[in-house]
Amino acid sequence: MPNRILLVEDDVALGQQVVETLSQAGFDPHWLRDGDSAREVDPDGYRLIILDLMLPGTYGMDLLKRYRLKSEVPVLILSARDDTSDKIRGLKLGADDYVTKPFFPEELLARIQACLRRPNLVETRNLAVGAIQIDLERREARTPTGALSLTPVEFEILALLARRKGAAVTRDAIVDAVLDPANEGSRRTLDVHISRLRSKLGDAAAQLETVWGIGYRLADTS
Amino acid sequence: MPNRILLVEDDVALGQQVVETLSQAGFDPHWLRDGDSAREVDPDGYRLIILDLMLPGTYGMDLLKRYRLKSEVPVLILSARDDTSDKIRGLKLGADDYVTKPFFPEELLARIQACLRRPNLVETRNLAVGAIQIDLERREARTPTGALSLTPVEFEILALLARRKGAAVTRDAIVDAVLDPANEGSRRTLDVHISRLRSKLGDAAAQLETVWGIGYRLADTS
DNA sequence: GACTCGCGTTAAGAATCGCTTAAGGTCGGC
DNA sequence: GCCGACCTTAAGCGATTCTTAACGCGAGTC
Repeated sequence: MPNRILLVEDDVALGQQVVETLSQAGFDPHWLRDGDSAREVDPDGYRLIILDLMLPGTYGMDLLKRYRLKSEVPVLILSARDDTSDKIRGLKLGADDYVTKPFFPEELLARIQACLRRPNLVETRNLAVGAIQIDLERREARTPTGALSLTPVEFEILALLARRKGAAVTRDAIVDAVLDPANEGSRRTLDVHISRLRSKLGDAAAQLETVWGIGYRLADTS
Repeated sequence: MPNRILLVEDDVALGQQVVETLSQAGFDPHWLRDGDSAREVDPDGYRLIILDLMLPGTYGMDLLKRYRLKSEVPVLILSARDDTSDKIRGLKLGADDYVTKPFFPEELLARIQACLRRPNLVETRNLAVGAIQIDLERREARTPTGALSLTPVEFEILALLARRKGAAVTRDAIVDAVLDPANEGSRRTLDVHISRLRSKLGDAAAQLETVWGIGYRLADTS
């Protein structure tokens, strides 16, 4: 759906206002009021995400980090006027722009347009790394041998590594993005998922390299 | 480590004011009034750099990029109040914070303290020193011969030396940065790591020079 | 030149890390 | 309530890496 925009905002008045602004401008806003439901969302389902950093708790930053690990969708953050430290952390975590509250609707729309004009928004639906192909929309991964029947977690891990093609991804980063971060206890679970993922990958398993002491990397050599 | 702070600011009145503020706070400010002299400076000689983006020409961004390539010293940028595009570009180029003009001295000091307290968040992705190339994202080091299979500690040592390309780095500094600081016992462990690193570097081992009585240096002879 | 001190190298043990397998445990569908 | 798919936990094992210790060399000092 081309013009879907996700809005994560707990303030009801502000949320309504933004939703209205977006609708009038021809967008299709989806409004979530709390961080928990926003957590479960697949960011790739939207063209842009508007995120209020001032959610209860540390949800804002957490969500931003999460979205960035999983996807390349542009994220625009809302923050209080004087909270520069949050702006900075936000931008460094990969937000594409920020708007300080309060703001005029026109300003928000202008920023949105600017974000959407960015060049690299093409084709995040499909990822190809070496002999591995991933269709995010169909949630399907393939090798030359055929389609793989992956579990949800396995698919997420593979997709995460594929998005960062060639980069070494920390075990912690994978755990944070894919598994339940609250479960601080055993990080050994990831081992098991990786192991099973490898066995399902067959010949392509060689691409899933271990970076000793760090994490894993999906090599781009076919 | 002394409290030297570099200030790059062409406005005389503002510069004087900042110098005074810094001095009173116990810092040792060095004030340069133009971009050309700031170009020649070794950023690693300072604990922090304050950079006015509004220098004549595009000097501001240029200097920022330059410093970032050479060093990891935190950079704090000064900018006009409403120039958000510059802020964003600056932050993405690796600045650690920004302060909008005009500002109160207390605000500047607070930001400085925050910068000094916070571990550096941004890193350049690639380092090249002579025949040695380091890809921090892939966590991989290469020589013309091919990729090196380094252990985590070896990689960290090499990356550390590469970031300070050409500079002699103290043994203590390396040990503190790379090895377990709690392990007060034997600093001889570093010898072993260096030794193995050299053997893995092959021909490029000549670049890893010993600075007798001090530490090591990664020479930039290419 | 003899001495001290810092450094290079090697080998072996200790510690850490990751892979695998097997056995619960949870959840939703039927 | 049962079954199956899936995630988690636990433990054993192998592999890799870090540290320690010992010996030898070379640089600086007297």
